[in-house]
Amino acid sequence: MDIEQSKARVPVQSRGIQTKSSIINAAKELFEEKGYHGTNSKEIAARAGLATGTFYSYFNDKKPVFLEVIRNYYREITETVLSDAAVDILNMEIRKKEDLKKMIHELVRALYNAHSISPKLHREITAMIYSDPEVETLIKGEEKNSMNAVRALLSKISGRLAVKDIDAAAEIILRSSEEVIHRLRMFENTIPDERILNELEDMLYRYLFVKV
Amino acid sequence: MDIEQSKARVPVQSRGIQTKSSIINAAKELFEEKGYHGTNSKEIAARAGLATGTFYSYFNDKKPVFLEVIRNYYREITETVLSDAAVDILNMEIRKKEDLKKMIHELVRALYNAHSISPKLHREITAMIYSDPEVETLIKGEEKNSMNAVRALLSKISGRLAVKDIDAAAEIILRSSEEVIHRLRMFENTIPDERILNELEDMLYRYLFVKV
Amino acid sequence: MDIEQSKARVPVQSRGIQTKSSIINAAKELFEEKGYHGTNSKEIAARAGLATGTFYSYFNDKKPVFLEVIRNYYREITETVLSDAAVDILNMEIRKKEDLKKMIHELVRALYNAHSISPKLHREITAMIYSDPEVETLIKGEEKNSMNAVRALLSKISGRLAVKDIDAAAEIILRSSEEVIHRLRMFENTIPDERILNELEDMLYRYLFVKV
Amino acid sequence: MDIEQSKARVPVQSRGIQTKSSIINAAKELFEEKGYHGTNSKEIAARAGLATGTFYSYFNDKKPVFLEVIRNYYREITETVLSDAAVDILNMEIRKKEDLKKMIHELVRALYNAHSISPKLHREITAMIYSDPEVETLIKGEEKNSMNAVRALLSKISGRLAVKDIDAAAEIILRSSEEVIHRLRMFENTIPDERILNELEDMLYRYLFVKV
DNA sequence: GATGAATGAGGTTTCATTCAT
DNA sequence: GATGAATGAAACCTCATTCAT
Repeated sequence: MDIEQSKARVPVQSRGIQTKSSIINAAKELFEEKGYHGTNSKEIAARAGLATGTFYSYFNDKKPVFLEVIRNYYREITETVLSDAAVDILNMEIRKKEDLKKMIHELVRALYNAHSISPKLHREITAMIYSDPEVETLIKGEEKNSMNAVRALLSKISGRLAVKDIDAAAEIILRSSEEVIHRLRMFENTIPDERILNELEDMLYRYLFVKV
Repeated sequence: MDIEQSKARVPVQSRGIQTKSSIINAAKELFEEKGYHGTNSKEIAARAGLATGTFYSYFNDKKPVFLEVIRNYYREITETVLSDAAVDILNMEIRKKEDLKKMIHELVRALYNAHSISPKLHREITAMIYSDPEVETLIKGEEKNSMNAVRALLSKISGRLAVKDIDAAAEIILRSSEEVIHRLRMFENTIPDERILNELEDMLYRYLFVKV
Repeated sequence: MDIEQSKARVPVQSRGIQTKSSIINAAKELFEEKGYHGTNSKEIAARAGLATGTFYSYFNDKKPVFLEVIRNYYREITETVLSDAAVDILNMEIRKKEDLKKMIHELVRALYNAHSISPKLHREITAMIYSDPEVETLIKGEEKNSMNAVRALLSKISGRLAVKDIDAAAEIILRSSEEVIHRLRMFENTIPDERILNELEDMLYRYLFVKV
Repeated sequence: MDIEQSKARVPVQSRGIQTKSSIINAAKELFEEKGYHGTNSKEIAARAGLATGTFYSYFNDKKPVFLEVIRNYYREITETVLSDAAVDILNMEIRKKEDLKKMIHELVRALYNAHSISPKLHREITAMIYSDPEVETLIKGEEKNSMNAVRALLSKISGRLAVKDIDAAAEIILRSSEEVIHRLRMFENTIPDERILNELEDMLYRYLFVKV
C-alpha cells in the first residue's frame, strides 16, 4: 500500500508521527507556493523545522511526500463535498423538477466549495498526472471513486434521466464541472463566478433531465 | 513582440534560420516525450544535431523555446479546427434543427481532430500555465482568441439560442469540450471515444438550443 | 553587516566554522598566486581540500570570499602598523626636531613592514577597487579609517606643522607613501629600497615641518 | 616590435588600416566602460561594426588589441604633458624662486590635464601591470621613459636642488604625483581638487628646493 | 576579405543524497 | 534519533576560436 521504500522509517512513537506529519504539512505549503518542481527536500525540512537528514529518515525523497499530500487532499475534498452541501444529496428525495434543479445546484456549489480548499495544490496535482506514473496511478484511483459516486447518483435517479448512456454521461459532467469550477478558483476572470456557475447548472440540468 | 531577450541571436543567414527551426522542432519532440521539466538544453541541442553552445546562441534557456513551441502549436490547432471540419462551420447555413446538430457535430469532431495533433504537448502546455507567468500570459492570449471565436459563432446564431448569457455560455462549452476531448486523447479509457463524443454533442445541443 | 546573501550557509557546528575559514585561506593563497580573475571557485575548493559544492554552500561565488579576504587583510595591516613601529607613534612625546624625524621614520618603516605582508594580495585588492562596486565600497571604508588616523596624528602635532590644510595634507602624504612603498614591495627595482625610503622620509619631513 | 603573432593580418591597403583602427577604438571604448576582463572579442567586433571573424583576422585575441590601446594612450599622455603646459617646461629659464614654483605648478597641472584623457582606461592599464607579463613589460617601458624625462629635468636644475639622490627623488615625486592626481580624476572626493593640487605642489616644492 | 554560424571545453551552480558527530 | 556538513554528478551557461559560405 505504502509507496515509501524499505529504508524509510515507519514511526511508531507519537513524536515520530508528529514529525512525519510536520514534514507533510511543510511540503504541502511549499508545493502550493512554489510548485512540485520548484521545491526541494532541504527546503521542506527547513520549513518543518528539521534538519535535512531528518527528512531523509522519514521519506526517501520528495515524491512519497507528494503522494501523501495528494491522499490528504482528496480525503479533504471528499469530506467537503459530502458535508458542505446544504442537503444530503445522495439521500435527498426527488419528487419534482425543482428537486432536480436543487440537487444540481447543491452539487455544483459543493464542488465549488471543495475547490476553494487549495486551488494551487489542485493545479500541481493535476499537472503531475502527466509527468509521473505513480502520481498518475494514485490520482486515477481517486478519480475513479468520484466517477463511481456520480454514476451511483445517476443510477439512483435513472427514471428521471433524459440520457441513456449513464457511464458516458457521468464522465462528461464530472470532467466539465471540475474543469469549469477549477478555472474559476484558479484565475481571475472577467465574468463573475455566479454567472458561470448558473450557466453550468443550466447546462447540467438540461442535458440530464430535459427530454427533447 | 518576441519574448527572447537581447542576447539571443537573430539569424540572418538561411543556415541560421534553419538551425533555429531545427532547435524548435527538437525541443517540441522532447517536450512531448519527456515533458518540459524532464528535458534540458543539452539534450535539445543534441537532438537537433548541434553543440550545446549553439542552443544558447539562439535561446537564453529552454523557456523561450517552449514559448515558440506553444505559438506553433496554437497556430496548427487553429488551422486544423478551421480546415478539418467537413463544412465551413462559421459560414454554414442554419435552417433547421438538423443543421444545428450538424454544426455541433462538426465542431466537436474538428476539436477532436485538433487534439490528435499532439496530446502530450497539449498536456505540457496546459500544465505550464500554472507554473510560469510568461507561459500563462501567452496561453491566456491564445485562449482568448478561441473564446472570441466561440462567442462570435454563438452571436451569429443568437436567434436560435436557448441561453441568455452568451459570454458565460461560451466559457463553459469551450472549457468543457476541451477538457473532455483532451482526456480522450490523452489517456486510455474504458468507455470508447465515440460514446463520449456523442454524449458531449448531446449535452452541447440541449444546453444551447433546447428551450425548456 | 555581512555581504554574503541569504543562501550562504552560516556554520553552526565547529566543523563548519573550520571549513569556512579553510576556504578563505585557500582563496587568499590563490588570489595571491594567480590573481582574482585567474582563480575559480573549483580551484579554491580543491585547494581547501573540499568538494566544489561545499564552496557554494558557504559562498555564493568567489566575490564574497574576496571581500572576506580583504577584511582580514586590512585587519592584519592595521595590527602590523600599530604594533611594528619601534615606538608607540600615536603617543610618543614630541619635544624636538629629532622626535619629528623619528616619528616619520617609524611610520614609514611600519608601513613598509605592513606592505611586506602580502604585496601580491595588496595589488589584487587595489586593482579591484576599480572594477567592482562592492569591493570599492569596502576598500573606501578601510581607506577612510587610515586617512582618519593620519588626520588625527597631524592634528595632534598641529602646532609643529608647516602646512595649513591638514585634510589635504593627510590625503597626499598617505597616498604618496602607500604608492611608493607598494611599488618597492611589488617589483624588483634598480634603486635599493633604502635609498627610496630615505628620500620619502625626507620629502614627508620637509613638507610637513619645514617652514619656508 | 609587434606582439601580434604570425596569423594576424598586417593590413597594407587603406581599408584594412581603417578596419584595424576601428577595432582598436571600439576596444578602447569597451575597456573603459566594462574593463578588460568584462569585454570580449565578439563585443569589440560588434562595436566596431564588424563580424566576429573579421576581428580574428586582424588580431589573435583581445590582448594584442589592449597592448595597442596602451601604446596609443601613452602616446597621447606624453603629447598632452608636453603641449598642455603653459610654458615649455623643459626649456624654461629658471632664475628665481618663483620660476621654480611656476615650473612645479605647470608640471602638476599638465599631469592633471593628462589624467583627464581617460581615467578609466588608465585604471585598467595600471591594474593589468600586475596580471599580465606582456602588459607589464610594455608599461614598465613607458614608465621608464617618463622617469627618464623627470630625471633629465632634475639634472638640468641640479644646482638648485635640495636633494642629493636625484634618481630616488625622481622615483618618489613621479609616483606620488601620478597616484594623487589619478585618484582625483578617478573618484569623487570630499576635498576639492584645487586644495589637493596646491598641497601637492607645496610638497614637491619644499622637498626639491627648500634647504633645511 | 568578410561574414556570422557553429563549436565544445571549461567554468559556474544546484541539489539529492550520504555520513560523521 | 537528530543534526547539518559534505559530497559530486549533472545541470547550466559562456566565450575564445574555427570555419563554411
